[in-house]
Amino acid sequence: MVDVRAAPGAVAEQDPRVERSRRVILEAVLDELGEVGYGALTIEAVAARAGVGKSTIYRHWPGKLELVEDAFRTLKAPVVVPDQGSLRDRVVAVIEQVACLVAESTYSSCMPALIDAAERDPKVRDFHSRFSAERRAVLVGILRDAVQTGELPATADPELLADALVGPILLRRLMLAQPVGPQIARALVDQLLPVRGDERPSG
Amino acid sequence: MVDVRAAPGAVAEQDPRVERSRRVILEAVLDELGEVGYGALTIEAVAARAGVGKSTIYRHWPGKLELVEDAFRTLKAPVVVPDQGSLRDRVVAVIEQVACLVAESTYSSCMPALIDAAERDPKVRDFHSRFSAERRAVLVGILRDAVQTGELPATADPELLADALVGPILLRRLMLAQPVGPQIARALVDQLLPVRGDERPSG
DNA sequence: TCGCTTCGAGACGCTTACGTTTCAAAGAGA
DNA sequence: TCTCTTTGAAACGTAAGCGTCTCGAAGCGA
Repeated sequence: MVDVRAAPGAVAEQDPRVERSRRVILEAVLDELGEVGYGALTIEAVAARAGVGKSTIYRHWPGKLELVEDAFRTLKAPVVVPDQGSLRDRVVAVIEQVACLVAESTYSSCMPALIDAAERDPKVRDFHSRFSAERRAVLVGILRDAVQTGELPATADPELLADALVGPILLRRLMLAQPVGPQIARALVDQLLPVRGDERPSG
Repeated sequence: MVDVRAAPGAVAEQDPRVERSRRVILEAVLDELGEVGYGALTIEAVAARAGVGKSTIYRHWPGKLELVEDAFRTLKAPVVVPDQGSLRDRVVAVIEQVACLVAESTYSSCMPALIDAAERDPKVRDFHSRFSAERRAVLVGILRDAVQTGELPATADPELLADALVGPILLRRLMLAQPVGPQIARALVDQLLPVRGDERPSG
């Protein structure tokens, strides 16, 4: 047993075998979630897919819920904001990233399972809404700044506008089973972003 | 609470016991789907909830998938378009109905299960996208007419605009776990619908 | 009333997954 | 090298759900 008290604040030195086990197991969980969803996920299937013994899983997690929570926590969906360019260009860049993420990524394939799990368990719901809000905040921030600088009219509601820019992507992915590509970003911005005279879309 | 369940189909000359069994079973399936989702749904639980023998279920459906498909098919989510009023008023009315539906209804509570099931099975996916498209078509129709009559500018894309009006409602319901009320309808319309001079929102 | 159908209940053998336990092998680290 | 930890595999008893079957009760309609 590693003495955890030895180095307060620092991450305790870990046996590399533990880290390796964690990694392959959590990867297997995400794969499994994408394939069978949350309700049908079993520990045995995860163990088989990860190529580890069941006991290794039960050594590190008390049960399915905690395992899935941990797996979701490893999901990353970073959105980078270009620090220069017009308002329009920056928004397009962000929406393009979101579209690509929703179109194809580990996150994308887990999205239905995540939505389903969030509906059943408060802890997953909490994680999921925070996770989504992170990405939303980036876009809201850009739009809010634009209102302050006058690039957008004062009547613009940054949050509603952000949701209107991203919502259609989710709608098409989750409800209409339509493919979404990055090209939707420009279409959305052209259609929804209020323009101020000289800022009209170039083509 | 919007009643979203179908009226009994009134199929001709059947033993009323059969019809009654179908009804209570399919209702139980929808309840069960709302509670545990698709992956964790079991025939035994459905039978118990419906107060019916397992054998009665297996008499009428070959398995879980067909049972769930049939249950989904009983979902109704009608959207009524007021035949008069301004473009703005008609769109607000439709969005309000969508918001209420998404906020609370049998459909709403089954939505995560539906999304999850659609991801796993092509038949459910097909049903779900058609089902969603029906509602979308209503809104697209209104907007398309408005473009033709000149109430909306020719640059307006009816499909994208419809998705932008409805998308935020889904986004908040499914990703952000935020409550959505009918008042979002007017906010969305005011924010997104291009206005032509005298059609400015009244307040 | 009476024959026919559908019903609920529950037993059935079977399969899958649960969560625990044991144990020998292999890796880590000193 | 040598000790300690972690591992994968497998067996364990238990529980739940599968899909099938039988049977007596009850509802149906003529």
